[in-house]
Amino acid sequence: MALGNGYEQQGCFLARALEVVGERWTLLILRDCFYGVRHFSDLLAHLDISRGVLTERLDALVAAGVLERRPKGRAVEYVLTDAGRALWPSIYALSKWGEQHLSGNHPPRVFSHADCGTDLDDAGRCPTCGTVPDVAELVVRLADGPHGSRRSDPVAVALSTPHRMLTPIP
Amino acid sequence: MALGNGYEQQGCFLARALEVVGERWTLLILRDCFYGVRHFSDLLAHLDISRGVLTERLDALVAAGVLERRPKGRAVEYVLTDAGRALWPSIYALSKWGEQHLSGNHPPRVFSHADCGTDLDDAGRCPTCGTVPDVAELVVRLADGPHGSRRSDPVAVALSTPHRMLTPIP
DNA sequence: GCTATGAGTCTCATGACGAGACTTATCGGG
DNA sequence: CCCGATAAGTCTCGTCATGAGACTCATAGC
Repeated sequence: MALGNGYEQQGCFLARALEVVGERWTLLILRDCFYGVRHFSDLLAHLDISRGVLTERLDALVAAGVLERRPKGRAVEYVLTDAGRALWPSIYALSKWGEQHLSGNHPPRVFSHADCGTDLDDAGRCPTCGTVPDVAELVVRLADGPHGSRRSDPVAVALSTPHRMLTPIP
Repeated sequence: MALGNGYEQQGCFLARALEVVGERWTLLILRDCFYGVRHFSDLLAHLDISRGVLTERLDALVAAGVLERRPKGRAVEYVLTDAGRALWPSIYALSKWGEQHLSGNHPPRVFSHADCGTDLDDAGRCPTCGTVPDVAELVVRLADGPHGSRRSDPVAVALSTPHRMLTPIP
């Protein structure tokens, strides 16, 4: 946060959180990590983001302990840490807000509890089980409805059918 | 979102939401609105933000239906709409994440249910009543603990003692 | 060994932001 | 009524952030 004025004078943990996840693209990167995306090139293709910015954002998330960087030969995998996973409620809440208060020419993504198949409620609870399932126990699918322009990158293709959250996308 | 590359190609409501609230300072502005801040000059002083950026952000939030602009003589009040209020769970979740996973030299803010005085749990529920109270039914206070540098702007002063959410700050 | 691939690094032009000065309209007191 | 103070902006210019695209380096597989 190098611009002339940062959030340091804000004595509040929302500001602390935004210092980590508030930069352009960061929450969308994390969204993809929740879907199981692990590779730089997949993020690049799915987000249509510049290489320099993606590198910076990933480095910052690793430095903040939100993602872990795991070299695998020439490839690198970026995986959510426990702290990273704990961001799910925030991402879910924002997505839900967007669905309910904004419009888009694309169907929403629906998250269901893998064990019982019930769709989550607005607060991320399974109404059948009465619990808030961990993100690893969710399946995401596209709701029925008119589709906008279809993306053809590997991530979009993998997510066009129901997909277990956090499961690596090949 | 005028930079060369925006979120339009992201067919997802997280992206739609971030188009509205994802810009620098926006969520902190909304945080203050939840505290009851309504005046440009109070936001300016509390956020230490440039006048031009604050104007732009407020205009964008009004255009998006998150805030309502109410002229009152020479003053203007910016008030959360219902859609704006619906952002509380997102802001609360992010703040909680910040508290639990990051460090700061300031105490966290604690939110309690005004009716029964119980502090909310991590999901924003009142454990005593078993419900998720509306933000208007919460009282915010500073937790005990060492204070960083104290701000002296009117908002910080008003929030140094327990304060009902959404209540106008004079 | 060679080619392809993955993850970056780098440059330059455009846009975002901050700092501070200035403007306009309203309010309240003398 | 006039004047000074105040609130909410508007504007300028220098610094930082981002995007687009080219290039580099290391690894993998044939």
